[in-house]
Amino acid sequence: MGVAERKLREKEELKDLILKAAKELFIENGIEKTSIRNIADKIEYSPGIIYHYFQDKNEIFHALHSLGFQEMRKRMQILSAIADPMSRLRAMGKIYIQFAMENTDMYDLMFIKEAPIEHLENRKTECWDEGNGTFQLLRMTVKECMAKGHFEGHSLEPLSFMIWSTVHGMCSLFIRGRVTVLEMSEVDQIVENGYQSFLRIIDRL
Amino acid sequence: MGVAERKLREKEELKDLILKAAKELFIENGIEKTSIRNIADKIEYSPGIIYHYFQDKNEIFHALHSLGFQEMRKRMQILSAIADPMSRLRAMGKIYIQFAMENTDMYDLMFIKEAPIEHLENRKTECWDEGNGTFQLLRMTVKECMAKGHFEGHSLEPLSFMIWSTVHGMCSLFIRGRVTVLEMSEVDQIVENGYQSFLRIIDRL
DNA sequence: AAATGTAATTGAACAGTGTTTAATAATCCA
DNA sequence: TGGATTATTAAACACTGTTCAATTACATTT
Repeated sequence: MGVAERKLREKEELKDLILKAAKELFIENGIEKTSIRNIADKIEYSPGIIYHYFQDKNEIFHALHSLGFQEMRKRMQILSAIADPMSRLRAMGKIYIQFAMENTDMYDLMFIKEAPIEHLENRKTECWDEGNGTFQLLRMTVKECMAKGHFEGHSLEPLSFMIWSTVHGMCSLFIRGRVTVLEMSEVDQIVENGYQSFLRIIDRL
Repeated sequence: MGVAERKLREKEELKDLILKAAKELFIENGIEKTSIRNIADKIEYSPGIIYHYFQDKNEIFHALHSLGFQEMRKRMQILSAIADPMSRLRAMGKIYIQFAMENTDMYDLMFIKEAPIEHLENRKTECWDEGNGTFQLLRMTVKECMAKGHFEGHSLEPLSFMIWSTVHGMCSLFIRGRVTVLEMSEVDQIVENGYQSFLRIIDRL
């Protein structure tokens, strides 16, 4: 029975090899400049082989975007050590922003690009698990804040969405080159400053 | 001398024709499915001709994105009738969101896609005038609010950026299909609800 | 060890993309 | 009408994602 197992393992190995090559090319050149032929060249296989391991290009980038969420979750783990929900909420935003600024292309793939979402839409049944998990973390934290008397008069779902939108908005405007309109010497700090402004508001609720 | 003028006018006419065709195809099929050959087919010219009127595809979509800002500015005009800056700020966000939801592809081009910004980057000198103009409107309104005693302890630039980010964040998460994580019956209303949550916060500052 | 069946892999093709360029057609001016 | 200028085209280039028949490699059975 060892043969079938080895075969399966080898198959997984090649799949990982494709993914690894794709990730390297993607991080270096972005999604648009990462072609199937590029990936095939890098692993020294013919382009056609990739379609025996992935349904299409979108599936590859969906897999890559999942790796991004894995990394983000890892960073979020230290949050469990913060007892006060308001402090935790603040730290969560900080980690989120830091991740986005340090991995702009990965963030792009996770929250802006259509590739990974298009893949989900084609494979009907399933939904955006990665996004769900991460948003659930935010939702629960906001819920705890509300339980402690914060955010009076607000509903959980719209408020959580709004908080997410604020940090995402800042990151995505930065990543997609829309922050040139701002009168700032250090454009790299605008997101940090914007977040400070946001915290000042949130804190008083 | 009328000849040169007519020539110039004819040249402008063909340029407009290209733009008009590009816009129709873009609105109908999105940017990815609008190819140079598509446009050429629609105006019944050869593909090559387009490069005598536009430097590249990005320039076409930059021109289109400018049309989008024209439309947005038009919608924003009624704001001058609102004397109270806080009311004006609220109305501005409403118009912004409404524009985004009614013209998702155009909004995408204006604030998310890289095409129009890439065109600016290639033509070094100039900057993002369209974005500048629109943001200036927000900045001035926020400034008036501050002059009336609102937003104490905040700086103009980061606060304005944060406000923009919040509405942009909601719109772009919606447009790029990331709002499936929300537990809502009517997903179309999530942006509206999120904005209400935002206003409730802003109002008390 | 040889033959067979199965799975992995390839290479070529298809239909499309943006872009450049040499050749052609149309137009204007003297 | 002839010559210069301009507008327009067709063809090519170097790509893209994707499919598929043919080939190679390999495990199992005879």
